Amino acid sequence: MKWDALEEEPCSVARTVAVIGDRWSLLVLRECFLRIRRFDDFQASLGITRHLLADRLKKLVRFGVLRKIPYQEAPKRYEYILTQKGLDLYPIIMSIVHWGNVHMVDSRGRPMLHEHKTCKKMFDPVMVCSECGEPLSAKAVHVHPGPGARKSSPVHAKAQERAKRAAD
Amino acid sequence: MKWDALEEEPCSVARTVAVIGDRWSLLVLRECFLRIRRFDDFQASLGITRHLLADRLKKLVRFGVLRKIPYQEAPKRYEYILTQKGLDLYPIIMSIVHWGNVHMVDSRGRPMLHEHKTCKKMFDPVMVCSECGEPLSAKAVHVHPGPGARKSSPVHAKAQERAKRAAD
DNA sequence: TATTGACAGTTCTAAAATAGAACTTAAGGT
DNA sequence: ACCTTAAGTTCTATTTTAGAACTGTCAATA
Repeated sequence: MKWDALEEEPCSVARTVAVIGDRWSLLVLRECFLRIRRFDDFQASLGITRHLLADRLKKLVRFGVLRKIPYQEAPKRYEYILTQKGLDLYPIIMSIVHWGNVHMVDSRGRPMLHEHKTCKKMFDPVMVCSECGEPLSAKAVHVHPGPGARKSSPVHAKAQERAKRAAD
Repeated sequence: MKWDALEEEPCSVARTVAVIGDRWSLLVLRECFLRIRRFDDFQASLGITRHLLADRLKKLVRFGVLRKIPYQEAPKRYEYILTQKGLDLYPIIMSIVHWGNVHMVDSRGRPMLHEHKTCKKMFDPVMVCSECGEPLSAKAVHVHPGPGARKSSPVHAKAQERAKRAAD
C-alpha cells in the first residue's frame, strides 16, 4: 500500500495514520507541544536528519497540522506552529505518553510529569464517554457502520462470527 | 536514529513510538480491536504483504502487546490476541479515530460510529484530567521533569525562553 | 490415490525510504 | 575578508518495503 492510498481509505484510523503514522512525525509533534518551532531546534533536539525533517515539516504543513509563520525578513525565516487542527492532536499525544508511562518506563520512573493548571494537581489523562462521562474500555464499546462506511467485508463478518462462538 | 535507540530514549512518546509508530502496526491493532485474530484474516483485510505482516506480528508479540494462542493442533495454528498491555492501547486508537472523524472525513461522513454499551448512546471519546475531571487542552497543562528525566536540554530552554518572550 | 484447498508462514528481487555527511544561499557581525 | 546563524538542498550508501512466488502440514474431495 502506498501512503497516498492510505488517505483515501474509508477509515479514520488509516486517514490519521497517513498524517502522523511514521517514526518521525509523532516526535516532531511532541517537540511542537514542547514549544519547539524552528528548523535547527527540531534538528538538534531530535537528531533527525535535515533531509527528513524538511520532508516531514512540509508534510505536516500540507495536511494543515502546522503553519509556517515568518519571524524575520532579510533573510526570510519561518517558524512552524501548530494550527487548531494540530492542537487537536493533543489527546493522541497524551494517550501515547500515558501508555508509555504505564507500560514502558524503566526503574528510574517517568521522564515527565504533567500538572493541570486548572486544578493545580499532577494528573493522568483519562478517556471518557462524551455522553455519560464514564471511563471507556474496548469491551464496553460497540461499533456500527457510519454513513461513510465501505460495504462490510466478509473477513470481518467471519471473524466476528468466530469471536461470538468462542465467547459461548 | 535506529528503532532500537528509540526504545531506550528517556521519553514516553519515543518508547511508545518504538512499539506502534509505523505505518502498519496501528492498522494491525485496529484490526485486533475489530476482533481479527488470524494471519490470513489480517492479510486479507489490510492488504499488507505477508512478509511485513509476519514481521509486525512478531514485533507486537515481542513487546507484549499481542499473545500467540494455539487454536488447533495438527497442524499447529495460532491466533494473535490482545494482552492487557494491548487492550490498554484503546485510548490511543480511539483518540486517533476521533481526530480522523473531526479532521479527515470526506463528504460522505464518518466511516464508523461508536455506541457505549453502558449508556446505550452514540458517543465521542473525551480526554479529561484524572484529578478534576475537566476536559484537557494543551494550554492548560504544565510539564515538569520526572524522576526518569534526562538532564534538560539547552535547546528546550532556549525555545521556551523565546516562547515566553513572544507571549509578552 | 491423487488433487485441491486452507493456513501460516518464508524467500526472492526490485523499488522506495532513510541515514549521514557535505554543500548552498543570504545576511549580520568582527 | 572571514566567521556565524539559519534553513534548507544535494549526494551516496544502507535499510525497509512492495509484490509475487514458494514451502510445509494437514483435511476434505474426486
